[in-house]
Amino acid sequence: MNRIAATSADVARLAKVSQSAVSRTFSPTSSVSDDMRTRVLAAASQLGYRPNALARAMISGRSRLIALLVAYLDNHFYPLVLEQLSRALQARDYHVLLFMTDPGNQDSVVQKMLQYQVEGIVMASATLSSSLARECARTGTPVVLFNRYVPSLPASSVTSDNIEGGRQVAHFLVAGGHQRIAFIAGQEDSSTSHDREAGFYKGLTECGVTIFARAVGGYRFDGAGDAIRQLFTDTAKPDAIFVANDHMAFAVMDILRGAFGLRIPEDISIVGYDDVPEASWAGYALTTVAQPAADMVDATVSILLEQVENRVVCKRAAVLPCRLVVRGSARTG
Amino acid sequence: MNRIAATSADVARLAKVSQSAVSRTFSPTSSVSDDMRTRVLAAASQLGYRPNALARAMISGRSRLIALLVAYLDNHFYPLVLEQLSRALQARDYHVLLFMTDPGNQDSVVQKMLQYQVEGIVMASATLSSSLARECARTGTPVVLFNRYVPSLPASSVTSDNIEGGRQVAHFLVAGGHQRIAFIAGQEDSSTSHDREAGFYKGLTECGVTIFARAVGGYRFDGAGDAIRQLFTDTAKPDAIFVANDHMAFAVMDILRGAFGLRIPEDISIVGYDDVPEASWAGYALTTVAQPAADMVDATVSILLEQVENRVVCKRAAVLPCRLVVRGSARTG
DNA sequence: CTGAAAGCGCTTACAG
DNA sequence: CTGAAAGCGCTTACAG
Repeated sequence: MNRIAATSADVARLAKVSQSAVSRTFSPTSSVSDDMRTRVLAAASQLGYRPNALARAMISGRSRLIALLVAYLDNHFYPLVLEQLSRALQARDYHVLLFMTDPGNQDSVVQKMLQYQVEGIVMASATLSSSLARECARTGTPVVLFNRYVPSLPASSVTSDNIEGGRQVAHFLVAGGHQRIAFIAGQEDSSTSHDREAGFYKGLTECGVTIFARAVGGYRFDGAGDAIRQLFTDTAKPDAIFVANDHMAFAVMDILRGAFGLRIPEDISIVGYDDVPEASWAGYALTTVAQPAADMVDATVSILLEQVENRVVCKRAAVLPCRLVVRGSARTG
Repeated sequence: MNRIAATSADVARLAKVSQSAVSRTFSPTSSVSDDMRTRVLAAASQLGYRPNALARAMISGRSRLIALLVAYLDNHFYPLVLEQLSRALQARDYHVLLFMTDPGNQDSVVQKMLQYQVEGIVMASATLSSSLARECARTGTPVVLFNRYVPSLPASSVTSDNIEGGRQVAHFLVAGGHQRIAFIAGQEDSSTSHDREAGFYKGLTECGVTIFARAVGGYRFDGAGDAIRQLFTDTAKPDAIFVANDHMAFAVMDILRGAFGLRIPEDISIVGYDDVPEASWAGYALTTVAQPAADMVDATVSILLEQVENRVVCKRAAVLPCRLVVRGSARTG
């Protein structure tokens, strides 16, 4: 057994054919005679030959690499999306180059992606600067923002209908007889939090109700704790809270029950957004707006690969319907 | 703005230097004069030049790509590991090629990795066949098994001390006055489940106690449900259960409280393994054995990169200490 | 169908 | 320090 990998030239030598013939045998778009194919395959398997994907990428200009940029994985919505996205891409013979980002190193990370000649970029919980977006556009690399959008940027996006989702929560809470309805926002600069809030207010207005209080949790566990404490310093307390995502809602429920000794939903109702697996756990039974993760993944893959394969980058936006899932964390009337 | 990326030859032409000089300017190991560097950098930035990592990998034989193979991401231990591992690798200028695997497609996935010339492989929740292990050894690609090991295979491994962890749970449960102690296993063919169980029995034996019952949950949520129902068909019920990981323990707690109307820990004690973030949620307050995830990631990175960088593959095994975290899901006496 | 040859964008001895 | 040249392992016109 030789330690060094066999090349197409090695196979050609053994099979007594040209190197081109070996290459053609392993290329779906080229054709070779049966006799040739048989000899090449025999030699290849004898040597344990495996085409070098990097060389193939160099010469063909197609790396079949897709970059996936993620900022954090502690919100369980993202690991699931990551898994589904990876599987979908793999199924189409693309491969995922994974990058974790911090607010600070976004630029260098995108440079790295581009150095590796990725054919497309999916950004999940990260933000895209306008200079980076322009850089990607310049190199003809399509990018799709997953679960967020930025109107001013040349990047496609896939989201659920956050405005409608927020609106439904408002109607649901008002129908449940709540009087003092509060909102805990996610990251103020994210379109998801913004849209959920806007839709929520819209729904409230439709019902002739005004928001009772508002705080910011930044989509973080700790931030949600701060937000809830802030909401409870006043003498008048909310009797319902719409929390901008499930991840924060769990923290809110723990604090409400623990530190404040409140019962959910008897004393206060909680509604989240996302419908991550934990939302259905008995300890939480969170009423929440379900994002259609699988459909969002499908849309992401098709928008991205359509542009990759036709070599045209254009801006597309998919907005998928969401659905209120009623469990036990909010009173229904 | 040209759509096509600039090459080192383009930069050389503009800067009126040789292509070699451009290459040297972007190579940390080569040296160029200050004057040269200045001119090259000016031309490069003017053209938006970015070295092609694929070409660099081809010629240097170093892709700086590490493959990460994962089977599932719904056990929250893995997303966190994935995040930390990616960050650690990125910090050392390596990049992660992510592969999701099914029990069935393991072989083709490893072939893909090798085609992309990865310099090392980390397998997280996946199993390694002996033929694949041999294939990797043959190509000189180091592989480290994360959170599992296979004695017969030429692959390094990083685990926590599962035997000692299981042993501590036994002593803890016996000290808590439990009489009928059961165990719910994970995947029967995994070393982690096997070791946790072996250590558990060892500890029980040290206390002069024998196991009361045993069932298999396969590390899956549904499997845990089946296991718990199986454990409760007999008239004699367990008063304590050691569940092979937290992920299953949550399902067990939900069913015990919901379907069986039991109080935890008053009626029955539950202990898990991993200490994922949800274990500390108030709704569960799971007593569990904490795996040192950060240390395991560090060990994985150093074992892997040492072999990558010295181009010698050898089998190493790191076993890191674990620690029982006592919360509220088990009686203490 | 087949082979010889060019070329993808780099790094790295080899001379100067 | 610098440049000309070879070469990494492939794909793909171009002739036959």
